[in-house]
Amino acid sequence: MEYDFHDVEAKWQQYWRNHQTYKTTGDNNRPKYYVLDMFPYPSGAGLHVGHPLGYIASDIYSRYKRLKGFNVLHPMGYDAFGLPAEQYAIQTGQHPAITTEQNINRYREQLDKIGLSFDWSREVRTSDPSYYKWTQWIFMQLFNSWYNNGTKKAENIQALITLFQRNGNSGIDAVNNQEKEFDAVAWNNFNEREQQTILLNYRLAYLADTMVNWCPGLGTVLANEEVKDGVSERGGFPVERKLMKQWCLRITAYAERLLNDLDGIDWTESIKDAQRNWIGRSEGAMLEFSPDSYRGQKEDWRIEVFTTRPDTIFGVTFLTLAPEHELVDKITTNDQRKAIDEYVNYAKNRSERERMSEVKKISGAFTGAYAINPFNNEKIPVWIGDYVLSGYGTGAVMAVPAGDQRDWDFAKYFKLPIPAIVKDADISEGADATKDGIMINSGFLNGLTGHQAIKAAIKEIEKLGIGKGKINYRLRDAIFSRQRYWGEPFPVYYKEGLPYLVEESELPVLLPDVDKYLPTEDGEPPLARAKDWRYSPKSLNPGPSPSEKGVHPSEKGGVPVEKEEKKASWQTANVKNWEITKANSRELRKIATEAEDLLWQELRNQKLEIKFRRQHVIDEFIVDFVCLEKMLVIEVDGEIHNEQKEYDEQRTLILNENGFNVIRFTNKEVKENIQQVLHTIKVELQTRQSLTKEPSDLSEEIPPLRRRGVGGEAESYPYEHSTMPGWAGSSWYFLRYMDANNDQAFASKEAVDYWQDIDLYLGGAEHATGHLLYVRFWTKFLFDLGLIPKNEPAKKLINQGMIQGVSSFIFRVNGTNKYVSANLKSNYECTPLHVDVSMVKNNELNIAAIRKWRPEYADAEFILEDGKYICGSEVEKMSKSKWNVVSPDDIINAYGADCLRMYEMFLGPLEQSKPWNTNGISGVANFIRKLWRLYHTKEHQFFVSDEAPTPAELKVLHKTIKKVEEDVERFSFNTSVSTFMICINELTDVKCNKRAILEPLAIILSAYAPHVCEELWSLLGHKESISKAVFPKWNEAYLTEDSFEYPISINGKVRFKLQLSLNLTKEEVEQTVRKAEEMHKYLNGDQPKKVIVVPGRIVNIVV
RNA sequence: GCGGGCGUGGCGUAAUUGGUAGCCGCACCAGACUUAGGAUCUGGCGCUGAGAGGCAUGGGGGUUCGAGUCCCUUCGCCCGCACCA
Repeated sequence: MEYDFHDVEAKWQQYWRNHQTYKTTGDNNRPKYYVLDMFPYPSGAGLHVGHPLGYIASDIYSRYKRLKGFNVLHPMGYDAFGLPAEQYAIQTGQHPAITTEQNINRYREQLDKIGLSFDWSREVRTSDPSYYKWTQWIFMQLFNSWYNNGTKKAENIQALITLFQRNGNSGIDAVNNQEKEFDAVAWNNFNEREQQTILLNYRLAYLADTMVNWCPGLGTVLANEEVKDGVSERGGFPVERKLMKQWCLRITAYAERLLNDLDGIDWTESIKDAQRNWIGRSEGAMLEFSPDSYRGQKEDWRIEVFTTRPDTIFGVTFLTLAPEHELVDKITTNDQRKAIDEYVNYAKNRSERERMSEVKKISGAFTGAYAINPFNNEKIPVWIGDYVLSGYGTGAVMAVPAGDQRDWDFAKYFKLPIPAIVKDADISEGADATKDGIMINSGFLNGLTGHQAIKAAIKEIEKLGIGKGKINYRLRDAIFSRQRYWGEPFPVYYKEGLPYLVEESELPVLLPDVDKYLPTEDGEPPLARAKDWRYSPKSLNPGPSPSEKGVHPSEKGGVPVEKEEKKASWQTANVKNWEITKANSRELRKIATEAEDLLWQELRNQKLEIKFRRQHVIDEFIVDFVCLEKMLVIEVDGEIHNEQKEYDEQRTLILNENGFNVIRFTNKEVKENIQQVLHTIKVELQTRQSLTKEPSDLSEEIPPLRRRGVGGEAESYPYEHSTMPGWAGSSWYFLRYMDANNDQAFASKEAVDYWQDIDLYLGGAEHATGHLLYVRFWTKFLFDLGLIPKNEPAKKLINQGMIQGVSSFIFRVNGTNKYVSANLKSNYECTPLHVDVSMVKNNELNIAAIRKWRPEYADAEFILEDGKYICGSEVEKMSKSKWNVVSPDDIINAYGADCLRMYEMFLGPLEQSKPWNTNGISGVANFIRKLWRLYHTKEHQFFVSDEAPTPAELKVLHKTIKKVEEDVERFSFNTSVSTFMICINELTDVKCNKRAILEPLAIILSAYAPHVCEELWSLLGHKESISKAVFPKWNEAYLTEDSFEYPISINGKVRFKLQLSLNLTKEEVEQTVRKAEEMHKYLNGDQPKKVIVVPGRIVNIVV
């Protein structure tokens, strides 16, 4: 029997599964190595041969590293939230979870067949509640953090609140969008609403009115990178700009670090450059223009601009504001009002797409207002124009027509002056943006070069107090909400319009069921359809029923899990709430009623030996007075408390159950009969036993109250109805794999400390400014919180190239049912039509097959050339609609997984894009057959000899080990496949069947062709998987040569060769070559002018 | 416009520090074996030329004893960003 890959591959895949061969454990003395593939979105189309390219490469590398003694983490999972499953749900009503599950199963089946060594026990799915619980948790940390520019890291929002309480917000160097300043007194006087609103301007996750890419076709907003040429990347629907309240993540806080840290990671220059470009750092100055002279006057308005060319200020002849600029309305004069309104309206109604396609179209309007150029005190007009973007810088520019092409175009169009500011610069046909010229007409800057003038100008700007040097970034904060169903719900609810986090113990906030996956009639996201989907804060919720206790929401109906940590997380949540509640209690103290004040005075005057506290926080409640030692609560109620009655009763009940006694008095009782009230209190104090110790101060010491409650509509709050974008889950999944089944944390500290970061990350370059930027952002954030040890996710990144498809076309003669062969098509007017590539071989169409393929071809006429129908062909993206998809399943069925693996590697360099061509695969198939034969007799019996190998055989083996090792280390997988082929050819030539050669050979090849090597390994008598073997070391001794056939070149052209000993010195080689017979022919009796000897390489003779 | 990458036989590619251009494979050609096969084995295969030789790494120029590799210039293709002040 020849090698039967069907049985062998199935057998070993089963073995690996049964023995959990590739399961990774963390506690290991071996050095760690983390190899990660970008996880796929499980689409309905399944895998085509392009998808596994990266997986195969990373698998080879993982297997190689294991053989080299590393503890390798090589996991896989699914980026399972996403639009296609949801679009399918909209069309069919099928829950996206079902679609997703089916697709995942199909993916898994296909992946398994390739023989990839993933540790599936660590699989993650971003759509799984046990996973997105932690995505929500990280969001909560973002919400609870601000960015301190002083320490250059994210810090807890509590620290900021403390600063506000002490000093207000001036002097705090935070990344924020808070405009107004306030002092400590003002802060402490703000009500909660005001405080929370301000805090939102500092939080790293915040809610803001944002200009977004609204896609009506998809009913959602899209990120910039999800929009291509004015239409949505998915689905190709038009996209428009719209102002909407959205969750945003303050990624701009990290702009500088995201930029600088690129230098320390081994990623391709193109990705790093794409990120640098996206972050878009530019150095310049921020300065103000106002209608009056600056020296000491108070202006009515100021226009702030950002410029990278402060040196050109003397050339400023007008200002341009974006049409959306907030000052437009204010500064517009009555004469110009109409023109401005019309223009603003015009600009608003132009879609993104129009703006893109009309890049060079110049438009704008004059506001009627003038500002003063602070450097030369000239009066300059203020215009608006949509070439100025509202989102960048300040949304206003100082226009220097001589130095900036856009300003030049605008000036030319509206006939504004274009004064020269650089000596000898020709600005008649366009601006001169270089900085090398000498400044003229520029006051104190005259005579300087642009470079020098920039520094001088900034100095002057700062001296005048009208601005300062500034670094600006193009990067914008990331919009983090999507009006979609199939994504992570936010752990957020709204109370009086303000967002609050749910308690940590209530995570995950599960995705509710909805009747339809469409927006509601009034344009609310699909989650608004969910019935009774509201948040009831813990204090009003019944405690967990015993049956539910300890059952993870994702495991309902499954096996209950013991959770001791429950209490700990409760306390964390309470501490956070306590801060807020405490703030409230302070407020309440200030607005105390007369009766409360009276009672407070009396309680103090009574000199009771027991301490009372006023407006004190107990868990989430604020009680009027409390004696903690006796656990006695005193409430003073107003006359009208009907609305509050139920709540108060409920509260009393909970407090009672937790050991507090609650006594109530009305305001009237206190005011009219204070003695009676005090008496009642004293009696109560005497009858109650003291606690053994008084809680020293804070209510954290009070254990969380046990709850019961009534629930009810009045005390529940609406959840956030948006969901998170697709990149939320993928921004931290690499961490989850480190400890994928942990339900107490996103990953344990031990796990993150052991695995640290990704050593090798493989994936497509299309994620350059999306996923790869966000994952760096979240990594840095979690690092700031001290939760992980590294501030970059991946040390090394490789982008595998795309495998394109080769589409085949037939040519229909227009208006007929005739199809003409490719080389005859110029004789006809015809239309190319895609045909399924499986019906085409070497461009020849299988006519019988196409007649069966579709009815319209059944009795079509095919116009042949030389008896054949030749198809046209073109390289295109592999896609179902182009009928050019090649499935790995088909290849594996025909040639086996090992063959597919090696062939995909053999196609060319990993990073290069290339078209798939099944034709070449027979070379690799032959290779595997030849390999098998080395270990077998002609009669197909397994046989290896225990004889000692010859030096020639050892040389073949060791040069192969050396070359393969070098190749794998530099990710040159295509060349190592060639090396294996050479090795097998050479061993076949010498009919080598020595165990001493074939055994190590199986090991090094096993990374590439694991199935056949496992089989050979077991035939060689080994009981354990070959993946547990040790990569052989190559030995220089077997490789050294004692002589070398020198190529002898004359004037750089090789003319003949000489076999010479490698022990000869340079001089000896030169002498031998000079004397060589062949030399006469080239010398014509002369002596060579020069002889260059490169030992072991070449000899060059100059004549 | 800016940034990144690429250009080598009929095709996919190789040449790791400047040192024999075309390894390995596909396709093709010739042959062997043979109950003819999409099997296996042997040989050939950059272009040109009968041959010696000449010409060849998109084009042109340069550095060097020697350039696919380094420098300048130019053309073509692919990818990313793009009115970013």
